[in-house]
Amino acid sequence: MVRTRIAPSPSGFLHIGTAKTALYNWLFARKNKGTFILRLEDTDAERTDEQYVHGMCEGFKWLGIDWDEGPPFGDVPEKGNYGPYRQSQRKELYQKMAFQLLEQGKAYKCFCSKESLEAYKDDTGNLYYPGFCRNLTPEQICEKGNAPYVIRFRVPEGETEINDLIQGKVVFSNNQYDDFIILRANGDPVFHLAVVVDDITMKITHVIRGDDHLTNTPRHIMLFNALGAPLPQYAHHPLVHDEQGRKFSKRLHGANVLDWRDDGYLPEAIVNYVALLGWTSEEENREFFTLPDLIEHFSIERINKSPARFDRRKLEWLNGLHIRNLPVEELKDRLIPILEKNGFDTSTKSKEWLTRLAQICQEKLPTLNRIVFLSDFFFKDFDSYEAEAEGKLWKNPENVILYFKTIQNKLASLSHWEHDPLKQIFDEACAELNVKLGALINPTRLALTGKSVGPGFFELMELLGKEKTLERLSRAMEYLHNKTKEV
RNA sequence: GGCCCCUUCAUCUAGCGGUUUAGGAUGCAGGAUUCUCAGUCCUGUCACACGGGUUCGAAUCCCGUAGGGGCUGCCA
Repeated sequence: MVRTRIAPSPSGFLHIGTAKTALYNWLFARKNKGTFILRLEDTDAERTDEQYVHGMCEGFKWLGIDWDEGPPFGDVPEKGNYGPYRQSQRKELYQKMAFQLLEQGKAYKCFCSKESLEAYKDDTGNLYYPGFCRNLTPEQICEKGNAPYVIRFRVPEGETEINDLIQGKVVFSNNQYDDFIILRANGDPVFHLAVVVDDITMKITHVIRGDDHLTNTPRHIMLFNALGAPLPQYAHHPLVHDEQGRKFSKRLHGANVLDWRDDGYLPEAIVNYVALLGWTSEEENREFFTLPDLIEHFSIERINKSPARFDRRKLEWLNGLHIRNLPVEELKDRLIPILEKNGFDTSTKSKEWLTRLAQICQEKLPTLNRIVFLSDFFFKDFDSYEAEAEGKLWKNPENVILYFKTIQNKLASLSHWEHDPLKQIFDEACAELNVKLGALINPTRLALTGKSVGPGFFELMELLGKEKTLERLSRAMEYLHNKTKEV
C-alpha cells in the first residue's frame, strides 16, 4: 500500500515548488490507489502562522489536490488514523524517540551553549561541532545537574547510501556530518528527527521531495537505522527555478500559487505546466494533460534530474489551451466572478447572454482576466476611442460618417437582431458604398467598442443589442462631426 | 571552501552506443484563413558546454575543465 505525504511548514503561502512536490506525491498516490497525507511541519513555533495555514489550504484546494489524511486545515476537519498531523502536537512522541536513542547510546546529551560553540568555525566560516560532549562519562553528566542540554545524534562511522528513484545511487561519507541536534534545549524536536519519526509512525512508503533535501537524506537514513525502522523509497526531484535560472524566490510574483489564480490562470493549466517541469509522459510529444490524464500517465521513472526554469509564455499558451478545452457553460461560470470583481454587473444579463459572451471570447482568451479587456464595452460606456485606431480607421471623417449613416438606416429597420441578418446588412452596405467588408467593419468596431480589436464583429453586435448599437453609432457620428469642424 | 546534483535549440524537453541530415513544444519570423485580435493550419529559425579518452562507431559510457544549482542552523 503506497502512502505518500506533503509536509509543508506553514511559514508562508503555498509556494509553486511546494505545489510541484505535492502534485507529484498526490499523483503517485492516486496512480497507485494509495494514500496521500498532509502533515504540517510546524515545529518552529516562531515561524508558524495560522494565516498561512489557511492560505495553503486554499492553494491546495484550488489546484484540486486533496488529501486522505491530514490535520484540520482551513474548513476541512482532521482525517486519518495516524494523527495528529501537526508536528506541534506530537512533541511527546519525538521526545520519547529521542530519549530512546539516548538510552541506547545512539544519541547523547550536549551541554554546550549555542554561544560557546560560536567560536568553532571551519576555514570558511561555517560552524561545526567539535564533539565536546560526545564522550562524557556518567559522572561528568551527573555533575552538570540541571544544566540545559540538547540531544545530539551520534553519527556513526562509515558511509550512507541513498538509492533514489530519481537520482539513482548516491553515496555520502558520514564524516561530513556533525553530530547533529535532534532535540532542542526547549524540548522541541529538530526537523530531521520529526520527519523521520513521522514518516515511520505514519508508515510513509515513498518520500518524494525536492532535491534540496538530498544532502539531508543521509541524516534521515541514519535515524531510520538507529530507530530500527525500514527505509521508505526516496525520490528527489529537481527544483523549480525562476526565469533567470535561480531559486524561485518567495518574493517573486508567481511564487505564490494563488498569484496565478489572481492573474486569470486556470488551476488545470498550472498543474499541467508544473507537472511538465521535469517530467514527460511516455507518450511522446504530448503536453496537454488534465488532472485525470496526469494520474493515468504519471510515473516517477520519467522525472528527470535537471532543474527547470519557469517560462510564463509557455504557461500562458497552456492556459489558453485549457481555456479552450472548457465547456462554454463552465467557462462562463469562471468568467463571472472576474467580471464582477472588475465592477461589471452581470446580474443584468441573462444566463444565455453570458454563455454566449463566453463562447465568442473563448478562443481569444490567453487568461481569464483578458475577458475584462474583451468585454468591458458591453457593460459600460467608454469615454474615449483608442487613439491609434482612430488615426488609422477614422482618418476620413466625412467618409466614415457616410458609412455610419448608411449602416444605421439599415439597422434601424432590422427586426431580427441576429448574426446572419446583421451580416447581410453589412454586405448590402458594402455593395452600395462600393467598399470591402473590412473597410466598413473596422471603423464601426471602433465606434461600438472604442477599440480596434475584440470579439467577432457580428457576434459582438448581436450581444450589444440594437439600442446600444444605434446609440453608439450616433455618438460616434457626433464625435466625428465635431472633429471635422475643429480642423 | 567541503560534499552532492545538474549541463541537448532563447525556454521546457525527447534521446538511455549504430534506427539521428539530433525529434517535439513554447517563443520568434513568414505564409494561409480573413471583419480586427486571437485561434487554427503550414513553412522557417535555433542546440548535443569544452577538452581528453573507451569503441569499428558516442548527444548517449569514463575522466578532467568550465558553468549552474543545492546542502553545509537549537529553519524546514
